[in-house]
Amino acid sequence: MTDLLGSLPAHHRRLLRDAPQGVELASRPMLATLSDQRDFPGEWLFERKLDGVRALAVRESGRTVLLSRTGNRLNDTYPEIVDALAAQSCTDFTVDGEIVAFSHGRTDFARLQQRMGLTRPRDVEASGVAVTYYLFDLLRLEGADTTRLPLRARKSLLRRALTYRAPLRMSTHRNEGGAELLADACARGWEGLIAKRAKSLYQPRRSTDWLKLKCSRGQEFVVGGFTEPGGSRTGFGALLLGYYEGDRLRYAGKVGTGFDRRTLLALREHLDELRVSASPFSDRVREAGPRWVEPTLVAQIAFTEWTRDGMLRHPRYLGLRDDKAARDIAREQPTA
DNA sequence: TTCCGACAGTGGGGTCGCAAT
DNA sequence: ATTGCGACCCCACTATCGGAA
Repeated sequence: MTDLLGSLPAHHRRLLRDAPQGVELASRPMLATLSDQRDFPGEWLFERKLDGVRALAVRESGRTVLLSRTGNRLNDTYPEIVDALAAQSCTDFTVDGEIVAFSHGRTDFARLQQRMGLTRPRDVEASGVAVTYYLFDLLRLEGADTTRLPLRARKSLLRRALTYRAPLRMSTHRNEGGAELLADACARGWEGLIAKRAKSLYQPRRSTDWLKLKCSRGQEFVVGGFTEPGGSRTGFGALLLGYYEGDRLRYAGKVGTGFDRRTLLALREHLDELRVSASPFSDRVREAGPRWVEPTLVAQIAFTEWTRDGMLRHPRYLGLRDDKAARDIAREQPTA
């Protein structure tokens, strides 16, 4: 086998350290920071943001372990990925990537979820959900800790260290494009992009060297109720949201984040003035102890997508709008 | 001094597995 | 058969604190 580390230029070889034994090195993956930045001075790489499950894979001393973001062992859930890594001619590495499921050519988190909790071989097989492990980083190779190498050097080693055949793929990237790439990604219906500083080191924590650029959707919703706060929370727990479909107020889920303490208290006062006894929604709202209000408030909500059941995924509150009549709030169709 | 990163806490949708109804 | 709950995944956001800059 070719000596990949030996092929490194001297100034990169000096950055290598002996890797510790065991999986300690892989205890935590590097995480990206959500950002609105659209201008990228200096050297950046842009990768597709994949909507799946983060996983680190460690192969050493004849064993291969697949680990979730929180350190849970995923070997029994994705055995074909473990097998593919265990069959590589390179026998000593730690890699980072994302496990995804496709449907109709797009990554589909809901589909992956049908397999996520399964650990019994017959259940895994019966699920019929095929997965792909997209690799995008290298933490360790042939006994050396590679995390201090710049990103481009790590990616270069990663490409040459493994053979990429289903279910393994190497995540591709572009070297420039920034805002235009993001616009293109959103037009394709992707979740967004990850921008990475080309010379950054691998740090096992959330870092601004990796930026999460999201294709966010948003629209106004009618507030039809709320839930009581729990724990140390003040004001209320979440707002119950809806939109009009003809004369019916359809339920679209709850939003419980995006408020500071002052907003929670002020909104609660407002909501109490609008209290009514019956639900304004035409759908059944499965919610313990819901409070109903006259559906007149309109809130601006950002979210990532509609779920199969017509609920908002990853909703967050942006503010109230008084320039729109509640009765005019309908579900906006995504523009193709 | 200000700023940044880490942590805890609150909230969301969804899936699975299991226990209670 | 249905329901509720916790454990996981994905996540956004606020508040706080201690150390770095």
